[in-house]
Amino acid sequence: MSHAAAPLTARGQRTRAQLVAAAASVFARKGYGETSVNDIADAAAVAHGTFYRYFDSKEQIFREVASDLQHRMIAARFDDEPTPEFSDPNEEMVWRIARANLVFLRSYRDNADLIAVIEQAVLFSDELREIRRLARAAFVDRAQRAIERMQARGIAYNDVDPHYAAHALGAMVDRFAYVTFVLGDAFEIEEAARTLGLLWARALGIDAPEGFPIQRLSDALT
Amino acid sequence: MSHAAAPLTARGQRTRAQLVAAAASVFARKGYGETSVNDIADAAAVAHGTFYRYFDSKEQIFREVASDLQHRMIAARFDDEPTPEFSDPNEEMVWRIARANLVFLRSYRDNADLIAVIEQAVLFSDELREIRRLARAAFVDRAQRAIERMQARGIAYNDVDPHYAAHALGAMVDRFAYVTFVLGDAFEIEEAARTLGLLWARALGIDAPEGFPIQRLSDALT
Amino acid sequence: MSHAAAPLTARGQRTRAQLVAAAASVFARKGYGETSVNDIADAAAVAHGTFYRYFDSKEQIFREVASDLQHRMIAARFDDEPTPEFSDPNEEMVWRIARANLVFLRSYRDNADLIAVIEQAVLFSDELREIRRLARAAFVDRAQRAIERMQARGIAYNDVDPHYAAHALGAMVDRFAYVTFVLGDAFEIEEAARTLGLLWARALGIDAPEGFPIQRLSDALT
Amino acid sequence: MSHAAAPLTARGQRTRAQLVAAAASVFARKGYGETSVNDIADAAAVAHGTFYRYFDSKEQIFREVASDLQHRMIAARFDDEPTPEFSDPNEEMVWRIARANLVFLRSYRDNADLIAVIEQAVLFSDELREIRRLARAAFVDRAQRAIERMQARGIAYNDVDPHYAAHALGAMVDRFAYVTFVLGDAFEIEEAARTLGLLWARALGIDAPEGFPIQRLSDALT
DNA sequence: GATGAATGAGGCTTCATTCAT
DNA sequence: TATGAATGAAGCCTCATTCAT
Repeated sequence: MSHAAAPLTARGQRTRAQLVAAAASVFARKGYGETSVNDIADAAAVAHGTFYRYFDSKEQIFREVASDLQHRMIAARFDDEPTPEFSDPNEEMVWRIARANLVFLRSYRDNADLIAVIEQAVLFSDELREIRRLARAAFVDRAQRAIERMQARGIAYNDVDPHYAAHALGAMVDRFAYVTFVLGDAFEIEEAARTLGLLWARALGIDAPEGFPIQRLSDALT
Repeated sequence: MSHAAAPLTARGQRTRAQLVAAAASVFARKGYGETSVNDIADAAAVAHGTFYRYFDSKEQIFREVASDLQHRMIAARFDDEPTPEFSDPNEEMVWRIARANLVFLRSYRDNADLIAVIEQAVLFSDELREIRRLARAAFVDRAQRAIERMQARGIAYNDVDPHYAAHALGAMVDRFAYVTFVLGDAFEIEEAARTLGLLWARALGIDAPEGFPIQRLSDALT
Repeated sequence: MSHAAAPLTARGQRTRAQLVAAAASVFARKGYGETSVNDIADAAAVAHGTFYRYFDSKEQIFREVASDLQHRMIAARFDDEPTPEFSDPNEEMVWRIARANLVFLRSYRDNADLIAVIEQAVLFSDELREIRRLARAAFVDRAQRAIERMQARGIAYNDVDPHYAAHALGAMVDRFAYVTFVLGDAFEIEEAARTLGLLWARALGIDAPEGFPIQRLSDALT
Repeated sequence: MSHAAAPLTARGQRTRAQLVAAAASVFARKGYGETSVNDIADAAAVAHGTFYRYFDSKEQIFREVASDLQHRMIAARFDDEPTPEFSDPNEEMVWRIARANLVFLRSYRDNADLIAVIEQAVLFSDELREIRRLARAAFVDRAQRAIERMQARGIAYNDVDPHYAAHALGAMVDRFAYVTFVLGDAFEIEEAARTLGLLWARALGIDAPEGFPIQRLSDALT
C-alpha cells in the first residue's frame, strides 16, 4: 500500500516489472515458503534493498504475481475462438465444452508450477483466497448460466441444482488439470479434453451418443 | 539416526503417541510452515528436546501424521455399509455412487483442516506426494474397475477411457469437497452427494432418468 | 562535501529553510533515532535526494536545528523586560530572579519536545554537547557574576563558591522545567516561578521574609 | 513476558545473569541506540540466539538493567549511616542534607554512564519513564515530608509549597550530578555536597550561618 | 537544483537441531 | 528417557547514503 500510490518513472517501472517477472519465476520454481526476498532480488539482478522500494513484503509481491496469473487465466478461458459450423446443435454444444476444457488445460499446463504455488498459498492468505474465489466464480457463474439455459430449453435434466452442478463440473476439470500438471500423472491433453467434454455434457443430460467425433476440436485449435 | 526402528518402552510409546496427536492438532490449526517443533512439543507437554528422540525432523512427523490420515480416509471410503434392496439395478448403482460420495464428503469434512495442510505440503515433499498418489490410486483404481465392468455389461458408454473417466470423476468429488470444506463455499452435504452421484452416473451413460429418488440414501446413513 | 559554504540561490535558500523547519518538527515529534532522512524530506515536501544537497547527514541537520534552538533559548533568557519600580532592593532582586525563571520556564515549555530530543542527543554527539555546554555557560556565567556582586555587596553569604552555586541553582531551574514539561509532572508555571525564585534567593542568603508578594511578577509578564 | 514465567536451572540463571551484566556494560559504553543484541551476546560470550531464550527484545533487557540500577540507586540513597552527635539541631539538619547529597553524588558518579543512557531512553519508553518517575517520587516524597515537618516546627518558611520545593531541590541535586558526571563539567564532589547542602537548607529558611563547618561530613563517610 | 532510483551494510528475530545433564 | 540450554544459519526489513537523469 505504501508503494501503490507512487507514480514511477520509466526506469522505475522497468525495475518493478523485472521484480515481478523474477518473482513469478522463483515462486514457480521454489514455492512460496522456500522463496526469500533475496532470491527474488537476485533473480531480478537488483540489490536487496531495491525490492523494498516497490513492495512492502514477500507476501505483497506474491499477491501481485498471483493476481496477474489469475487474470491471465480468466482471460484465456473467456477468449473465444470462432466456432466451426455444426449441423447438430448438441454436437456443437459438446464441441464448445470440450474446446473450453482444452483451452483451460493448455493454459493450466503453461502455468502449472505457479498455479500450484498459489493453490498452496491460498490457505494462508485471506486476500489470496478471495482472489482465487473470484476467479473460480467467474468461471462457475458462466457455466451455471449455460446450464440454466439448457435446462430451460429442455436439453439438460432439471433435477440438479445448476449452481451445484456448475461447481462440481468445474471442480472436475480444475482438479484433473492439477493432478495432471502439478502432481504429474500422465494424461494426454487432447484425449483428456475430449473425455472431460463428454463426461460434462452427458452428466447434464445432453444427448451425446457413443462415438461422438471430437476430432475437429484439436484441428480447430492447433 | 532413524528412530523408526527403535523398540520403545511403554512410556516411550505413550510419549510418541502424544507427539503425533499433538502434531496433528497443531498442523491442522496452523499449517505446516507456521508450525514449529516447539509448538508440537508444547502441545504434547514434553520438553523441546524430547521431540528429537522420536523424530528426526518436523517433516518426518508430518509424514507420519499425513500417512495416518490417508489410511483413515481410505478406510472410510471403503468401509461398505449394507446395501438396501433395489428392484432397479441402475437405481442401485446410482445409490451406491451417491452413498460413496456422501461417505467421502463426511470424512473429508471431519478432517478438512488437516487435509488442507497435507494438500499444501504435497508440493514440497516427494515422499508425501507419493503417499497422496497411492491414496488417490486406491480409490481411482476401484472406480476404474467398476467402470470397466459397466462398460462390459453395456451399462456405460464405451467411448471413454475408463482410466481417464475414473480420474476425472474422482477429481470432481475430491475438488468439490476441497472447495466446500477447505475454502468454505457454502454447499449442503446431502444435496452435494445426490448431485455428484447423478452427475457421475449420467456422465458414464448410466440411465438415471429425471426425478431419481435419493431419499433413501440419507435415511440409510443417518 | 561540506555544504555550509556554498552560496545559495533564493530558491536554494527556501528549500534549505524548509528542510530545517521540517527537521525541527519531525525531530520534536519522533525523536532523533526514530527520525529518518526520508521523514524530513517528506515533511519538507522535497525529494529524498535533495536533502543531501544541503546537508551531509542527519546529524548535521540536527546540529543546526539544535543550535538554532539554543540560540533562541538564550535570547529569550536574556531578553530583559522593563523592571517595575521597587522600594526594597531585595524585593527587586527576588522579582528579577523569579521573572527570569518565568521567562525561562515559558520558553522551555514552548520548545519542550525539541529540547527533550536535544537533551537526548547530547549524549552521542561531542559537538552537540559542546553547544549545549556553551548555552549553559552563557546563563551560568551571568548568574555567577550576579552572585559575586551580591557577595561583594554583602547581600549574599560568602561561604559558597559562586561558580558552584550558580551551577547548582541553574540546574535546579533547568531540571525542574524538564521534569515538568518533558516528563509531564503537573506543576503550575507561575507558582513554580515564584517558588524557584524564593528558593534561589534565600539559598544565597538574600533576605526574603515570609509572605513575599510575587503578584506583580505575573502582572508584569502577561 | 514470554520468558518471565520460565523457571530456570542454575545454568540458565547463570547465563541470564551474564547477559544482564553484559548488557549493563555495553549500554553504558555505547548507549541504547548504538547497542545491538549482537553486542550484548558477544559481551556475554553466548551465541546470538541464546539472547532470545531469556529476553524478547533489546528493550526488555534494557528495562531490566535500568530497573536494577534504579533500585540500587534508591537503596543507596536511603541506606542511612549513623549520625554523629551535634549540639546544634540546625547544624545536624544541614549535615544530614549534605550527607544525603554526598551519598547520592557518589552513587551517581559510580553509575554515571548507565544513568545517562537511561535518562536518554526514558524519552522513548513509557514503561521506563514510569520506573524513573517512581524512583524520583520515592526521593521527592521523603524530602517533601521532611520539609513539611520543618515547616510545622517553624524551622522552615511556610510560604512555599513543600511539594514544589521538594521537587525543585531534588532537581537541583539531580541535575548537578548529571552536569558533573555525565556532561563532564569539573566539580569537586565533597565541595559540591557541601554547597548543595547549604543552598538546600538556606533555601528553605533553615538558619545556617556563614562559615558552617562541613568538615565532619566527609570524615564520616570516607 | 531537483528528482527518485539504487545500493548494501546492519539490525532484529525465529527456529530446526544438537548437546550436556 | 527426558530436560532445557545453546547454537548459528537464515530470513525479513530499514535506512543512510550515492548515483544517474
